[in-house]
Amino acid sequence: MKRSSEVKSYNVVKGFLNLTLTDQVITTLFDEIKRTNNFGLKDLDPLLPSAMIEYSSPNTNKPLHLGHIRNNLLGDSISRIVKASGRNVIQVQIINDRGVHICKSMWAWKKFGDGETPESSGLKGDHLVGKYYVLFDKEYKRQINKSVLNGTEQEEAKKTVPCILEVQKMLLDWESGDKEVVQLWTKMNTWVYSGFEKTYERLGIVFDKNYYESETYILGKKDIRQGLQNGVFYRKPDNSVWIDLSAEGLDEKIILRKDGSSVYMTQDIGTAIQRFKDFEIDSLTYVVGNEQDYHFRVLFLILEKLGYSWARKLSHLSYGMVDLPTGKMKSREGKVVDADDLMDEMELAAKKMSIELGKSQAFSNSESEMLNKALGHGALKYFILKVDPKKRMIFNPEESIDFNGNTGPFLQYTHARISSLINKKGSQVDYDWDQFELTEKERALVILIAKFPKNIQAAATGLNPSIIATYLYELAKGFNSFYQQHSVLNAETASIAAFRVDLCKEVANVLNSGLNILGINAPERM
RNA sequence: GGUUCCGUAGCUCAGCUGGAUAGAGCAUCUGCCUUCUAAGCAGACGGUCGCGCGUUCGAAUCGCGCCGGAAUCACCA
Repeated sequence: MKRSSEVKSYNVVKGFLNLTLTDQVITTLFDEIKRTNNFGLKDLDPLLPSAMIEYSSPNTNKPLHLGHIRNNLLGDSISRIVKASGRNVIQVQIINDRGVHICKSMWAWKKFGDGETPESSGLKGDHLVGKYYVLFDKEYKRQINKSVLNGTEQEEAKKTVPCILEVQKMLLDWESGDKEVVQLWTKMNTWVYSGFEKTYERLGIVFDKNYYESETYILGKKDIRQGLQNGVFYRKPDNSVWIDLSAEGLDEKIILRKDGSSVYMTQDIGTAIQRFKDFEIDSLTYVVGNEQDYHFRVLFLILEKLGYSWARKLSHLSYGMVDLPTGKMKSREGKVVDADDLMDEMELAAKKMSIELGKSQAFSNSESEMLNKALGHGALKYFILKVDPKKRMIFNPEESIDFNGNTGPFLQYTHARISSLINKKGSQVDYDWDQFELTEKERALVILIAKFPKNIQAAATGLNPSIIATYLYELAKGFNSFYQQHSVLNAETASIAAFRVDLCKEVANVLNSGLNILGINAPERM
């Protein structure tokens, strides 16, 4: 063992054999890192099939809230992770623009709106429509209470109160193409889309294709018919169509109502099949909350039974809800952390912080504004993404999101310090590995950098951006510890200085790439 | 009731393909800015890893049983 060229020394502690690698192993590793462009990121491989990722999938009756932010950030980040592993990614959302929920907003707008528009009110379109959704709920509750006072049972009242009946009529009118209803529906949806667009833009989120439920809800019926012929499904005496999954440990599930109309599952079957026709993809990942775990288990099983070879390549990135200390967020009751408000607050917090630290004078107004965005959003995104997606999060609006410690701005700060250091360096000399020995911290850093690709791989297969977040934090910690102890530009010799500059560069590269994968900007100065 | 997920320091979280004295951040306390950005670094304090049994040389990690929390088991989406 002593003769091995890779082991410098060893010792034995409590039955553990500890080997210390020779500098040569480390320097070889570092040479390779240096040689590789965009270390850790694979170039797009045109031979690999594309991956489709569905996320966001909002309803068009209310603005986005913190729960949507988690969904969007996970979807966006996992898309970037899969891209970094060399595959083309097609990002899609399905917009739930059809159904009673939007009719509720429409009904309330007709009743109370008095022609209000985003222009006349100065409200962002999605917020305006959301306002009427809340108004509907108030009126609905008022009518239920009134009905109960008149002696109707609560459950009965919920179904028979005038406003809900009118809403249901609206949905039927919409389905039959009633001109006036469709016009209103189009108008209000357009408001919502323009609002969503702004929020997505702020979040830095893009889609390659939008699917609209108003178009996809008719899909699937044809496939059900085929499944009936193949014996995958069966028909009950009342004419409804079912699948029996009891052999798989699940229940029977309805696929078509007795009147032949679709349920959620029907259109999801049809939409999945449609997507594999629309694009040359070999996998499809749904970013949807864990409340739908059961639904996706059933969906994937059905598609497999229908004989689609790609059914095994479907996956569900199931994430936990974001709840408030008081419980679930409820748009209807206005108990939500609004996405736009939260981003405003984060930008403001970043601004306060930089003024407090006396850093704001160094920047022009427009620079400051960009920085506040980068840092505020960085804090928010990292806060969300560092947590294992599976876990339920409780967000307390009273406690602001941190900018110190294990946070986005800490990683951004580390990157900015390195960037400014590199900008200060003079001419660089060549160095030879035999001119100096590596220190403990330097060795540790090289090893940390080298772990980047494996972490990307793990994050991609596990559909888990938090792996990247945790890794970047360790790297930044490792760097700061090194940086505190070692002089870079004024190192003992010019060779050492040159090596350390290179080392810093590689750390900055990985931080930059890694933050990028999380959708976070890495400014050069802050 | 069935199924799935979660339970680690006061709080927020890593660690979970079994391995050394269980790690970070926040909060509290102590040091470090006349040299590369102190949004940083070094340190102190703080833990029956929900409880019990089992498998194993060895369990936060695997299995079983409890307890606590969440979700789901809709002809809602």
